[in-house]
Amino acid sequence: MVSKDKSHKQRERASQNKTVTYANNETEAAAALQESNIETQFQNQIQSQLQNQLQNELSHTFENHDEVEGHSTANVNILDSTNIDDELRNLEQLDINNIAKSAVAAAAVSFAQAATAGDIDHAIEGADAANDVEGTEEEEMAAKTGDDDGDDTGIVDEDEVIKKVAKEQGVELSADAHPGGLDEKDQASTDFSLLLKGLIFYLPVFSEENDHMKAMITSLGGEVVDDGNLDALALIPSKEDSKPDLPYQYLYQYIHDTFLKKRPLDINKYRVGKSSGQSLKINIGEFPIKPLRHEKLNENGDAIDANSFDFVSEDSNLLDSKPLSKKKVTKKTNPTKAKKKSNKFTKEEDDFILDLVRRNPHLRSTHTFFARIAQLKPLSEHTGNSIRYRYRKVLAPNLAFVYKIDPKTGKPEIDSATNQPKKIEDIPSLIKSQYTSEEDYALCKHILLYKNGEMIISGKKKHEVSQIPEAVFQELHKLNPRHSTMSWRDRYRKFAAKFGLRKYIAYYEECQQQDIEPEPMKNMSSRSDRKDYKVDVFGNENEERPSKRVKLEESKTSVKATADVAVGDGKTLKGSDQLAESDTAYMSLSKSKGKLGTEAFADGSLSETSAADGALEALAKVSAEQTKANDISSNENANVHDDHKTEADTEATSTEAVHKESSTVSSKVVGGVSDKISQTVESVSNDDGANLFAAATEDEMKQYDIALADSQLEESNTNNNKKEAAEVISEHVDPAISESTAQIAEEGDNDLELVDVKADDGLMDFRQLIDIDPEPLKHRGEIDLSNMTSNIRECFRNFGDGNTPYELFKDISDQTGISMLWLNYWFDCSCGMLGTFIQAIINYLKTGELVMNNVSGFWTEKDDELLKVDPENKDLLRLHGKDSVTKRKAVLFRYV
DNA sequence: CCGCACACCCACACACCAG
DNA sequence: CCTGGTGTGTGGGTGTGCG
Repeated sequence: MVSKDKSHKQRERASQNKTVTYANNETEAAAALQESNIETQFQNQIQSQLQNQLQNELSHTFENHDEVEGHSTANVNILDSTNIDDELRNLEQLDINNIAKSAVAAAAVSFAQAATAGDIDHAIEGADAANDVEGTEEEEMAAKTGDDDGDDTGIVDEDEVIKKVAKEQGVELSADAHPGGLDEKDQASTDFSLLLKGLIFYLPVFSEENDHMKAMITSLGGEVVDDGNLDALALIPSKEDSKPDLPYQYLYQYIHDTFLKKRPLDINKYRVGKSSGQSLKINIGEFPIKPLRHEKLNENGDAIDANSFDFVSEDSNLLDSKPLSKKKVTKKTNPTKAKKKSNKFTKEEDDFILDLVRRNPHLRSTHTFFARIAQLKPLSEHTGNSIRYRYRKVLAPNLAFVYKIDPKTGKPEIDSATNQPKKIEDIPSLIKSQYTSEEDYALCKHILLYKNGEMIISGKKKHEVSQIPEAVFQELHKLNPRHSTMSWRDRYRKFAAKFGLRKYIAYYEECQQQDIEPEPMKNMSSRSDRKDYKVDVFGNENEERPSKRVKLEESKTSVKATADVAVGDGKTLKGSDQLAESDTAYMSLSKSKGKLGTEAFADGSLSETSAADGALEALAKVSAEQTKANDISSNENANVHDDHKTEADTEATSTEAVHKESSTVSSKVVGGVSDKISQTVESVSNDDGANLFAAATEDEMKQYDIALADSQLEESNTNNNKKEAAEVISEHVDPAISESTAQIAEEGDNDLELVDVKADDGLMDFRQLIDIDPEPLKHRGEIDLSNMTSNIRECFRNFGDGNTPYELFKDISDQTGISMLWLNYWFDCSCGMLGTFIQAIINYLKTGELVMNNVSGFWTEKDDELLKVDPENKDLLRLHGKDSVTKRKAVLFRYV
């Protein structure tokens, strides 16, 4: 259907029929365009995939120059693959060649811009044709619009065309004004009229200078087109105007200088910007089918009909403007046309799509490709989306083979014997490769290896220590060229580092042991961490986007706010900790749902801490609170809390109580299920994959919950009065609880800066720490304890969505001056339990003790040693509880 | 009322760039 | 140079309206 945007646009603009007819002229057009270029970065990207990260854009960038002239050499092989962009550009070029050359440069430009041209032949007829077309078509056709990105090509109607012409003429008159812009400006120029010969430019940026520029270019023998086709060099007034969505751009100065110096200059000296992946080269070749309903167009080249089905102006957007990104690129049939009854794909269309896909196998998943081919006449009745869907759902299974693409030319290779394209059944890779679990594992291993080997003690500053040189990623790339160096780096930055190297390794190995298919890291997306996705700590949901897939989570979030408050209010004393943790939890929760799932998963099954896990711990409490609150009455949160306290906790701190409670809740809910880890893993594995770690559906959530809860169950059963708590809470539990189970936090190296002092078991090394940083706080004796304590609590409270533990540490550190390393250390020792963590901080402030001895939940080095030697040590069990011991063991034993 | 065509979504692979 | 912040559009979907 017609995209609203577009039809609207169309109406607003006068008609500019920048369309191209493919119908009967396909062969010619294809032939003419045969020599297409590989110039964009996008192309390079693809190419590098195809050729093992072959070369960079530079080597290709100017191929097009040659090719510009090589058009005529195009062969007419059936397989002539051609490039949509080229084709467009070529057509325009034809226009220009035939019109602009006739000394009416301005008119030519206008013509090209407004350019209609049902088909090439007609287009070539010149300015008259242009006028004709406009006169006839535009109104009644509400034809396609031209560029709409503000460049000067957006001419639309006849009047404007005229204006434009006049304007250009005017400009010519003023050309002298330009430095060096003597008088040669115009066509009369002779000597240097070849300086820019063969070069095609376009001016994507609107500037008053444009007209002048065009005149100069023309006078120098160059050509100006209005569209950023591949062969056209983008000219921009200044560096500041550089458009990120364009391939290389060149400064106006190049023209000025050429004009001035009257000798060929190296245009590269004027190059700015980077190539971007916008102009994608698509091999289309000769159409295998005829457009079913546009026969007449073929016959008479009638521009009116042609308009609807040829490339439409969006094409130019695709090429040279950003608007594309926001607007749907979908191609639409003319809105003014009567709606056709059925738009089902015909066999021919299907074949055509398949053929195109075979010519461009690596593009078969992209939106852009389909958007572009939707502009081809045979498919013009469908949107890119639709074609894409059609391909993916229906046609893809039939894609038994694709054409072999010559990596050099990017085009199908022709079998000289048969004059047919060479087929291969090996479907090539896509442009981007998804990371597999193996790759993630390799990455983690690799980085860890590096860390273990390279860094260490020494007096290095922490931030230095944590750096991973690019060479490390280069190596990875060498080992596995499926991903570029930068991609590996990014994967590390955004996933592995966040998730935790050891954690992932452990997970992976665990899966292997259990003979389960491990999943790659997921849902660590920075997006969910971004400020704009943030939900503030006080529960005011802001613009977090209501996504259908988030429904579940969303509803929970709002409830949570209530629970949160309740928690804060209900607690006393230790309640401050509690409060902080509630906030944290809330923050956590409001994060991308998937993230919670992820960490819950990781933690639950592997018992290793991750930074965010601390928050999860708190979340657990909130969830529990919330659940309870829901069960009872939504406006009696306070009461609920009281209930909790009374029943669930007596001995433990409120924090623990709640914690316990949530575990219990989970346990209860879980009932008889009993596998834990494997169970967890399974439930995960059963997931459909895409949103594996995300809370995709309620069912999945539940499944998830159960598994997690179950693992929690075992861990918590030594701990206190779980029975009572369980009874209290019993009944139903909503999926939110699942997150509660995520709390198990232990030890993670997700913090880049802090990881480095961690020993092989993933824990901070106490002695090393003392070496590096003997005193967590320089002037501990001089502090205002209560003030600082409240500052710290404030930090916890402000620990909002999108924050990493690192940020929490940082915040605390900024507020108090306490060493980040030590904060991290205490966090480790606390197994990620925020309550214990805070306790440790405050304990240090009060007493100066670096560790808390004999405090439940706080693992000293001695404890760790003891545990290593005697995993069943009774004292430890008594002190920390089975839950904590289990988790600690996991940290100590599993992660080396 | 079902299936298809089309719209829309979103995590993230990969990249660019400023500090 | 690194490196973290961030843009972009792919890749793999899901939602929805209409015939």
